[in-house]
Amino acid sequence: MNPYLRSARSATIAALLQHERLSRSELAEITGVSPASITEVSQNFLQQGLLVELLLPQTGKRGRPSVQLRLQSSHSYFVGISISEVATLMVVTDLQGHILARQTIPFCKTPAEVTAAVRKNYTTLLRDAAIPRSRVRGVGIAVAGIVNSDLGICRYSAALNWRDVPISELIGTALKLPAWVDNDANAAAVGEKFFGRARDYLNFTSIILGRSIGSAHYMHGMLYRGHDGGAGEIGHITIDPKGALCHCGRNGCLETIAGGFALRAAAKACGLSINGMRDLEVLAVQGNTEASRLLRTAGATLGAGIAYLVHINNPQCILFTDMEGFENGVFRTAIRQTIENNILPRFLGSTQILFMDAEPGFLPRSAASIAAFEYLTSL
Amino acid sequence: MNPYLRSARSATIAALLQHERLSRSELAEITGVSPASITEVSQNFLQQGLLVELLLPQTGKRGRPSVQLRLQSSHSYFVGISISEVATLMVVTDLQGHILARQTIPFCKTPAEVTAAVRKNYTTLLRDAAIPRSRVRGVGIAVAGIVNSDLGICRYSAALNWRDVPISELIGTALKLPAWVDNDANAAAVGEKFFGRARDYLNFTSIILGRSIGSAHYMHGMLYRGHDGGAGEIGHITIDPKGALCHCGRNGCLETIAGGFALRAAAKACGLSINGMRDLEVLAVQGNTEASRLLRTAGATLGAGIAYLVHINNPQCILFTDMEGFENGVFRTAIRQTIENNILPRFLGSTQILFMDAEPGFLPRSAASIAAFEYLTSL
DNA sequence: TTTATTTTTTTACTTAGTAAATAAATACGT
DNA sequence: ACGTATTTATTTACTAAGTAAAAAAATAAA
Repeated sequence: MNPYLRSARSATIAALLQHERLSRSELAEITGVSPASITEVSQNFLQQGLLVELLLPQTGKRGRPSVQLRLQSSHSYFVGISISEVATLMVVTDLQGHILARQTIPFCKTPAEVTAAVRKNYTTLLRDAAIPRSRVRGVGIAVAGIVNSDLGICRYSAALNWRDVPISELIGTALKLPAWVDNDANAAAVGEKFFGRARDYLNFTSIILGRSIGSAHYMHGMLYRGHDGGAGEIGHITIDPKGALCHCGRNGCLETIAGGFALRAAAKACGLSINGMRDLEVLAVQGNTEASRLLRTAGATLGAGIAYLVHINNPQCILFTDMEGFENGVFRTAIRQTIENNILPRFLGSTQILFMDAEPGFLPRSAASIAAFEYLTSL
Repeated sequence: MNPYLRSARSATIAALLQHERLSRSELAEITGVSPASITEVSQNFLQQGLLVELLLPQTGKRGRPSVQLRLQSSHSYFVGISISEVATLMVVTDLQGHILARQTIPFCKTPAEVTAAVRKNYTTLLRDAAIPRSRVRGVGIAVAGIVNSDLGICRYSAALNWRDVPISELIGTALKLPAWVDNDANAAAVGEKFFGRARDYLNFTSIILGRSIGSAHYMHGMLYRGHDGGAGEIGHITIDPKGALCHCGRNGCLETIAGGFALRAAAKACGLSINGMRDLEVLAVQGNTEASRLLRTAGATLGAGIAYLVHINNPQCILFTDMEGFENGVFRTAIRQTIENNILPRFLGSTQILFMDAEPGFLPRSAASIAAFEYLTSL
């Protein structure tokens, strides 16, 4: 089990986030906590309204019938905000990560403008979702940039042109809520762990395929930030020292070959007119060799990088989140094949590779999961 | 602090392993444990003889003088065994990782032979070190191969031609000691963390430069084994799919270019007659272009792999252990330069790169540290 | 000598859990 | 229809591991 979720209380919540509905005896079984403690803890949570008992049809089994418990989604709500150079997206979710309302705020230049816009939209958001302010437990913020999450500060964001912005305090004060901030890749990993496809994995890597390429790791069941908060910069491993200039200032970074921004530019340079990556994939299928080459090179390059990662970290799962609309096609196939061709046989069977199409609310929902994580583990 | 060292008892030991001698108030400060607990814990340990009070000259400060505490090295001894295709090395160490006696056992074919030889040499070892059997708390075993450390089994070792050998039970029974086993790279990392240069690091990677290339990570202050126990296989990342055949069955693995075995073979193929890597380095300094090229290519290739690792995991330190006698020269320089030239500026200042010459007892001492870790954290 | 200061210990209490006995609620066999 | 087996949940009595705050100990300086 996750070392951070080792208390009876947290283990109970974690188990119910994973399994939806469980009886007390199942909870004891799963968490390894004694039945006595489960009784005590669940009583407490029932009183708080965080848990509810379900009155299920009898199963026809012998013995005292078990009573199923589940989390009461309406007990707690969380605000999630993702801030990027395109727009600021804002959602409110329930305890289980369901989005109840959303707002899109056009790009704001300054932190103050973002804060003001967020404050204004918060009321609308709550009204749309029909949620009482009192049940909102916190706000999570995902920023495209380098974040010190302990201090709640965005250290640097090229996309937003921010430096040392105490965004967590700004927004926390504005909404009168506890606030946490992280970079978007970390937020995504937390979201997948709590609400998404990675709930069962103790060790996994989440890769975000967007304009750039981000990643984050769960290790020992916890988010691994690295020494400096810099873990997951796989987008900037050097593939070709003489390659194209990356916005990071170096040359030939992985994302200059496989990032959405770079692919778009490369397509344009080839005279291909595309709106999104789907178009490029369609062209490739139609036999356009340029499109095909771009996608295959991108996939093979990324796949090789992931193969390194598999050897180094041996994750149970690599979870790709596709924010660019590649969908299933040349790119994903190239990624998967390159990984499979470049890892030791012992890793072939034990490394899951999953691709997901990101829904529009993905990032802000992930941001909300940070607040959910912090709130729930503090109970 | 290390989550595994969160109890007052373990935190106390950890602090004293790091800082040698500390007063109770300093211990409270460092560990974050209340003075009351420190008193209680240290009393307990003093009774057991694990700690001793030092009567230091007065410092001339005001107030009640503090009493320094330190670990009593002679309280506990550990046996360390490293098993490879060359020889089985055996040491006994004290609580602080000092080697008190050592034995070299010629290569044994079968697990049974190893066990018998180990049993025979154990008595000699204890006599040489003048240690009472009763103070030996356990034995750690480092195996060149794939190990399931939970089960105490060597899953597979090409070098030893072993498959599913319950080596921990065999040796544990033979020596009548609690026994633990791990692969040699993991053992080395544990050794560096407990007894070596990595005591202060929560997140670091240890790279073993030997006949092959192994590595292991500490993350969140604990050894990270990966999903399958396969983390750290950096020696087998594919550098050149058309490269030389690796003993793992694939082509162009990193260690076919930068491993000691491969370098020796390559040198021979170039007509260079060398005894060890030191000779190759000397040839390079003397202007031999072949030697120079081999070492530079090897260093650059390894360095590039490490640069990937830095981006992916952002360790605080990369600790190279040189088992081949390169010492300072072309190889290390190439490694360091390639790393520095291929990582983001933000990592340049925050990633320590250390090279260490492995003394002869390095591996068995590392093995002993596994037993020390297990024993001390169980107190 | 008295007082201030610093370190350590003691006391009384809290928190978070457990094992084992007990109670509750059902199905089954006769 | 009724006792019995069975399974689930709760209660009781206890333990382990810590804490805060008061007290004690041991010194230097006034």
